Amino acid sequence: MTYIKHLKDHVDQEITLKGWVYNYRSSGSLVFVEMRDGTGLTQCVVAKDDVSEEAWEGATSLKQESSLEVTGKVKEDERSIGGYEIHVSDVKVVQIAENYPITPKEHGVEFLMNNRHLWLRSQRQWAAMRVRNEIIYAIHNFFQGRDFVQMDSPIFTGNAAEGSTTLFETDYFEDKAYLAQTGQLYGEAMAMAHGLIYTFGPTFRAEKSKTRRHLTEFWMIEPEMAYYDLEMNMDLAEDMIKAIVKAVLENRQKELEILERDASVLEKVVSDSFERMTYTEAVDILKSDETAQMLDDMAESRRQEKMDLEKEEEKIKKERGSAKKWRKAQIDQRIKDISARVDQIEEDLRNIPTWKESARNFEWGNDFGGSDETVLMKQFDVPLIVTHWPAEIKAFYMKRDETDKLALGMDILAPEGYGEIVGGSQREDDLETLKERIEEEELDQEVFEWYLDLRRFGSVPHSGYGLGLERTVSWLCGLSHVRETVPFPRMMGRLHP
RNA sequence: UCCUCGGUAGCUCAGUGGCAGAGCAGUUGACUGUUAAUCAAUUGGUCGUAGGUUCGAAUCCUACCCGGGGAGCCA
Repeated sequence: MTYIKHLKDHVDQEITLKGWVYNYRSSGSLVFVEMRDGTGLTQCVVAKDDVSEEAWEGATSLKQESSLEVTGKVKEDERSIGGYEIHVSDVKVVQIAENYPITPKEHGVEFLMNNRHLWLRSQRQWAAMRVRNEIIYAIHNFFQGRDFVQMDSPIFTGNAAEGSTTLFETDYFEDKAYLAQTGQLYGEAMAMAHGLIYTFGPTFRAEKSKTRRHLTEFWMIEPEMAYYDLEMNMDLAEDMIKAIVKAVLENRQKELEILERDASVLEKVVSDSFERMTYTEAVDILKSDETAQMLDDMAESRRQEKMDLEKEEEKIKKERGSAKKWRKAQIDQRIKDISARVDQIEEDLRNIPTWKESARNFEWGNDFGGSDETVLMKQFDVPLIVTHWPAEIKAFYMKRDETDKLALGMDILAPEGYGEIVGGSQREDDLETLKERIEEEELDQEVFEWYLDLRRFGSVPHSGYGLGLERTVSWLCGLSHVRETVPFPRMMGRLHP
């Protein structure tokens, strides 16, 4: 058995492929089978005269997603997808598929999500999963190469640690258990044993968020490093992100092409230094005249784009009347795209004044809202690291600076509107200070006793962060929604399949 | 929880008070280079659900259900 990925090594040889029908065309005594085998796509050409009667019968009975074995000679051919095609000498049908619901036409999100188990076979989904795999591999490579030990934090936890987010509650032998929203506190314990560790696993949030950036179950990578301060923490995170992007650019070129991802914006992420600024500096940018001007310019260019699109729509609508069938279909598709874009522009135009207001009147001490993040990131094309946050809006375990007002936290915002992909900090390592924080936050000290022990027995400065895997995949693939970055996404209102 | 848009054939949609429609998919047939093949014929309907208004409702009104996008919260 040969895989499609390796066809280039078998030109003019007879090989056997095993896979599925991706698309099917027939033309009298010729049958064209676009075949996929999990490693790629290729076209198989079956000519009636070249095969047995039985094989011909099999070939003509094929339908989309039928499973089959094909034997034939590999030929280079420009006309064929992938540059090679198979001149078939034998076809063995494994199973003739029933009518496959996902046709080569467009479909709505709800339908595709209901058929997620089948949608995974489609090109774009296939490519996204390959990129996800590459990212996972690159992360392990990066940390293992630096002598980090991968360790696992528990998924069942006995208490709702930070208190802020809503957690999933489960019955644990008549006791309450919560699904972990982070493994960080456990990560700190493990770092005190091994120095450098990282966790890689699922986390859960029961927030009723219905946006393109949220899942109820998502994968998080959380390194935790003994004797690391905030600066070292940032350097590590930047190096890690660069290593991930570099690996994807080097090894998943074809997948990025399928996803129509502009690689040049990713190349900049590898070559250029990330932006770094304090929360206070970021607030100054938000409130600046330049930002207000930028938003005005943005509104103006949106209005211009809308006018251009409307002109185009008018023009092709006139053409449609006398157009041939395929052109008509093309026009209909374009009209759909235009109206979707116009809807988006209209929403932007409604939002921009609010964004402007929110940025201009931003008060030091508040957390950034979604629009503030967007406005901020419009000005950068590499990730931005924001540090030194008002302590009140950050978690109790973050160490504070000399002023006691600022938390030594760092958030990394991805460019192109993909939002926060990393959140981290230097941790509070002083026992008494940490006890005070727990009291201030009105948390139950008893459940944190084990955590406080880490400060009683050889406390050291240490830092760590969490990277959201799905948001990273979404960003690198240029996807508009995290639901396409994991095989079976779990989100509000979606538990099946 | 709130704001906003939507639910019509297997799929994507048109239809805004007067006979339930198109393209694709399916089925049957034609075609030796197709690329979402093409061409001809053809099957397919609980118009989200329940009430109401009307001579007449997919269309108007009310409530509810489901989904998309967003806010809050976050990775």
